[in-house]
Amino acid sequence: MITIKDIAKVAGVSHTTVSRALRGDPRITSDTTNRILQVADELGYIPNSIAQSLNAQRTYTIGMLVTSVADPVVMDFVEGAEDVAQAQGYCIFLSTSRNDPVREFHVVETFQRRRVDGVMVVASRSGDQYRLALDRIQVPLVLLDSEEVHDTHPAVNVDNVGGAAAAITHLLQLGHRRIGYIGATDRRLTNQKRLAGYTATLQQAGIQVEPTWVINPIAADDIQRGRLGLDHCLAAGVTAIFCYNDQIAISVLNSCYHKRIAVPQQLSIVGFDDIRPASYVNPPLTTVRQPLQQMGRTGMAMVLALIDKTPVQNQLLDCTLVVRASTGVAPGEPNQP
Amino acid sequence: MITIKDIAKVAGVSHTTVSRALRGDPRITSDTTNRILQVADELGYIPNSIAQSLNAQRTYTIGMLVTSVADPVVMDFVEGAEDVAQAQGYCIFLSTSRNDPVREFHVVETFQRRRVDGVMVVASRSGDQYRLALDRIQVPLVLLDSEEVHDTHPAVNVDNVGGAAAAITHLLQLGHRRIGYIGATDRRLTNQKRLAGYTATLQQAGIQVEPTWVINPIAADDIQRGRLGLDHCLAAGVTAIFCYNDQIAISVLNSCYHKRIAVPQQLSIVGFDDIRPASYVNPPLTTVRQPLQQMGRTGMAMVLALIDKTPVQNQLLDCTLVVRASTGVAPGEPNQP
DNA sequence: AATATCGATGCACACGTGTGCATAACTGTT
DNA sequence: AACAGTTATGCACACGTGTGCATCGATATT
Repeated sequence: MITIKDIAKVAGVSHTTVSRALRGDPRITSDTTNRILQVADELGYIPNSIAQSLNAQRTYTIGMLVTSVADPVVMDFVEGAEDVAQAQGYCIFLSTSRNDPVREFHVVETFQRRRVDGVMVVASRSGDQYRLALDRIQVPLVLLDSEEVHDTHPAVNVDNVGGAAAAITHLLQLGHRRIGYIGATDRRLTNQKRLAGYTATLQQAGIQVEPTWVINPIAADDIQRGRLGLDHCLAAGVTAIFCYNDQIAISVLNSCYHKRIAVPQQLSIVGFDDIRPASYVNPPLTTVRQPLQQMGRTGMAMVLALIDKTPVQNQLLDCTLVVRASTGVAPGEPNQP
Repeated sequence: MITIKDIAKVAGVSHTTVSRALRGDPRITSDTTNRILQVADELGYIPNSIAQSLNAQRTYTIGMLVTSVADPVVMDFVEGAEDVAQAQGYCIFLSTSRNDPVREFHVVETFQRRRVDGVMVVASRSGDQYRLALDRIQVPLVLLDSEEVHDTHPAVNVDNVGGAAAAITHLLQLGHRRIGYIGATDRRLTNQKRLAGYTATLQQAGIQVEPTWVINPIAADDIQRGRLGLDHCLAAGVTAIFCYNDQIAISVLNSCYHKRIAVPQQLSIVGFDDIRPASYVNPPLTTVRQPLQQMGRTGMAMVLALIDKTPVQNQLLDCTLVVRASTGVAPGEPNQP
């Protein structure tokens, strides 16, 4: 590997002069600078960022900790975040935790060793013991779509309560009065908020939520949750179901297909997230869209701002309801909502 | 930040001794070692990987260049690759190119500056001008699911010809004789291979492919390709369609829904990839499964092997046909295939 | 002509860690 | 007691880059 010392030797100057010439220091004659640039080019010089980092105490690197890349929500976060980072000359270390607290701890440790300039934690579901590790971190850290247990780090979240309210309002307008909710237990706080939006909106409309309408299935994955949840809701006699996320909603949709339940004629279904597949299942899913890439961009912008000592505020982004074909007027209602 | 010199000062030894103690050098008394370890712990010492990298001329970092993270195929590659890398103590730099040659060039340059130990290029569709940049790279580089223009780097690919053959064989067994192919122009070589498998298998069965059965729609995305392709194939009077990938197949599926074409009763559809949504569209898609995560793991294992000077061979992984509900007996055939 | 001024470049150190070789102290032998 | 042999530790340099300060030469000024 060519170093500035090699260039210096060839150009007959000191490595100091080479360093300055390469950075365009006006103290070096343009003659000398041009000669050095030419030599550098001929030798195929590639600056060593490692050495620069060591010297500058700055790596232009961001650590990004995700539970899994193979998650349609996470991948949009990453895409947005990487976009902003790359544009500002930063690289991102991507590491997965698979929801294993030990592994999360280990990744955070690695990020610190590698002296990242900042960290972004995505969709963490970890408990308190791990959060303590995050609190000790010595660089800017932003939480993205994570459970804010201690509220000790800047965070980007969506308005889960408002999103749920929009979904329920839509169903109410279609004439539904018995509406179910299928939750997920692995995202406790987020689940609570969406449930809260659901409950509050129904109560505002003068409808008392019956306990049987709500279920948080104990299951390994969203496919299971959808199946169990649908059975439960059907038994409770609802005409519409609001699901914690799109994966569950899609599972419900498929179960309906096999049970020969017509969607939306017999049952309306609403999801949350607006992941890509939501638009091409059959029927296309009505859902609450999170601005996923936008969240990634915002989160990364916050990290970069913090690195530059610019203060930031917690962000609560709005969701928008996307009406597709999985919702319709309630059975027995006049056709026009 | 605490350094080994700080520890040395507190423990009353030289930084050399601290360095050795931390690495468990037997030359240091266990008494001294223990004392140093304790001091390090009390001070909250975190080793500086940057300095270690500079000294050792090794970063334990892999650069991963992808077109986009928000691609269901790519994200599984990344997941598999990251898994292997993390287990071996490597971190990965993830960068996107968005199919922009300039950006790809820039990312490769950045990887070199940062002195990554190896590079993995995923699903590259770049032309020759960029490939030249790759050829100049000075570290191990493995191509994953990329077009092998020059065959100058080790590569991991799937048996596209065999996969296509499996799909067509399946359709032939179901009694189909007029089978269409909808291709994609943005992956020229891969497209050629799948088309070759399609053509060869039909010819082996004594069927001459009519030119109207095959179409490579000129379109911006796979949704468009599916729509255009379906119209073309219907006009050609086929009873089954083999699609370049699942995204196109799903688009075809949706178009069929809107055109009230019954799948698989009137038209059978086969995709390629087996991305996650393939299993929960309606009807679930028959497709050729690529071992995506496995490919990511294999590719990363190859990179790591090359770093350790272990020679590797190109890998051609097998696909498996996954029969779901989007394929059925050809119209007019007896029910039992 | 001596001095002040300015411009171009180099010396030496810093960043944090690892290592070959030297040094110091200590033990055992004759 | 002097020497060889062993053991524990430190010195000094390397990795590649950046920078404060010193130096050197040339030009301008009095």
